[in-house]
Amino acid sequence: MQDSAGREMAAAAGPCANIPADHMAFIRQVLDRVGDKWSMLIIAVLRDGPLRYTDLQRQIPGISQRMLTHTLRQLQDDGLITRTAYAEVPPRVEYALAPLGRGLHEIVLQLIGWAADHHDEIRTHRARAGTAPSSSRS
Amino acid sequence: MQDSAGREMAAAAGPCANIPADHMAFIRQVLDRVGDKWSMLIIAVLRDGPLRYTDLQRQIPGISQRMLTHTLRQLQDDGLITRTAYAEVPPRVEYALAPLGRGLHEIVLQLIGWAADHHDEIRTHRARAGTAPSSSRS
DNA sequence: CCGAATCCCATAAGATACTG
DNA sequence: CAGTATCTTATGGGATTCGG
Repeated sequence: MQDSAGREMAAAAGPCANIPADHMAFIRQVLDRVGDKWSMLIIAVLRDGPLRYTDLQRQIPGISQRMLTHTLRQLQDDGLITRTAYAEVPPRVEYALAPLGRGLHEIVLQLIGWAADHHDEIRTHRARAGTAPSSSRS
Repeated sequence: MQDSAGREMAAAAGPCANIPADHMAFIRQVLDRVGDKWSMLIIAVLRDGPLRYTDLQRQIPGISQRMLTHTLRQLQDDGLITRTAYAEVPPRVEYALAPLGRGLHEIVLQLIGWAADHHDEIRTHRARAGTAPSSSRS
């Protein structure tokens, strides 16, 4: 690994080591889908069981109907959640985690755990970045 | 699954059971930050060691300079990565995972692993959703 | 030359009034 | 109750340009 162009090699040889170029494509696809602002939150919130549209809206403060509907539809299309509509007089629609979504859910939980453990560190760093003009930032 | 997540797991009684409202706030903040289109990808790609600006651009096909710079700066401000600029004749800037980012990196790896394991299932579902006009969609 | 900022446009997200 | 329509705003991407 230490030849003349050692530094370049690090990037080019063992390169992308665990992330082969052909995997890059669907990693991006999956990350684009589940890694957006709301998908993970919806998946996290669905862990206790099926929820109705309004319940989701209540439990995820700040989401708009537009985004709720949109994200639910995407997750449904991807097979991560299921949608069950009951043709009753007061219309009732329940969303639940599909088996596929349950696997992702565990990872989301870890992410949330990580967020819980480190959010104050992040906040500290973020604050310092704003108040520390000493470094290389204009 | 670690205790960090386990803490949330424990209670499942009422509404918002495992995700107390006060936690919701920073969960959203962290998810907003790392859950965008590129942050995770950058973190994933940095696992092999420091990378230069152009290397990142090469290893993350599709990212624009604008977004690369922007996302790098955010990650840097949050203390997830470090930026080292060498005032050399051919300018060289290296980005590396900071300790904080390394923790997140492991979770990102799991997400990528999950993506690798299930991307074809997702694709199947996605395709079916597109070709199955029979169900409850408009 | 490499790293990054700026301008301009396309698209996605947000708010909310409205409908089946 | 669940979701759509529509308007506005924020964000992302491409090309170009500046700076070291």
